[in-house]
Amino acid sequence: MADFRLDDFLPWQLAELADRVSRGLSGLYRDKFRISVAEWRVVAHLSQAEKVSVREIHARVRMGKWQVSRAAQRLESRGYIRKRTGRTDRRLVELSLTPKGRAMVNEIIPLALEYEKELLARVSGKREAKDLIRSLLRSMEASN
Amino acid sequence: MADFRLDDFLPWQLAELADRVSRGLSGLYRDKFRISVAEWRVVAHLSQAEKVSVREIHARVRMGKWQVSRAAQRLESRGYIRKRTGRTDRRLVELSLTPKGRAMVNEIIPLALEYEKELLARVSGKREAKDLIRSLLRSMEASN
DNA sequence: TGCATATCGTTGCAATTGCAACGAAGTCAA
DNA sequence: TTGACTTCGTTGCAATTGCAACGATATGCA
Repeated sequence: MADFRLDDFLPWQLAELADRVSRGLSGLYRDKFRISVAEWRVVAHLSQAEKVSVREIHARVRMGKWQVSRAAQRLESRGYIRKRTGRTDRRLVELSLTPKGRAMVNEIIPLALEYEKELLARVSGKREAKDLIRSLLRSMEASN
Repeated sequence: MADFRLDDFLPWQLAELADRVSRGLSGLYRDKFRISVAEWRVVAHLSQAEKVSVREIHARVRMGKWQVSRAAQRLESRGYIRKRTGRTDRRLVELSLTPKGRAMVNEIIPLALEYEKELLARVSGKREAKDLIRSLLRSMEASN
């Protein structure tokens, strides 16, 4: 009995690690741009494609629809993104970066990539590390 | 520009993985015992030692003091733990499992260990996996 | 065409969370 | 012993979050 150490338990370690990494990363853009993690994820995803619907971000980034919606509201009010009703399907809301938003993303992304690089530099076998995480993540896909 | 895929970005992958693992794990005890993740962490830590103060859990498990405090309240009201004022230092609150709480922990822990085992079975190199996570976690310790 | 059903995004509301402030208790030095 | 300072745990309150329901739009079948 009681041969259980929480701090040696993988689920706890993962939660703790993810939390610290997330906080560390958000420190890179929080002060300067005053955006939250949810907002960062939205603009980061927007950097990949021109026009993206709320629905697509919800599906891809696994954020709640309402979370995307509210993040988009704040981002629009700050002038980082633009919201427009879809042309073919008028239920959709197309999100796209404004020049200001594009500038912000272009500033944050190098910092984010550098952060990831430093993170991986702390462990031996960087490629194995990313592969491992990806592998674990994939194996959890079913449990949606 | 825009050569950035959020779903290939390690911090996001970690956050996503941790979230899924946490949800999967909590499914093991949520329905049966109606306890939250925070409450599970408290009783799990209590399983290691007889009497533990709120302060110690706060420091070890990295939960906010108030979070521990509220979790302890709920756990006590359900009869899983007992709260008593410290003898030498009367500011401290000593938490300890009741027999009912002990029984619950003894039921959950094997399930939790099995869950961890299945998780690791999904990747090659189980030991390397745990070592990698631990290594990353340790390297983040400074950024408290 | 018309009606039932599904989907998209938003919002109201309740539950949860985090912070800061608080009272209680302890420590230390004058 | 007293008084300033620290630490512990709790709580009030505001911000955030998640869910469910909603209006608007689209789709599919009779």
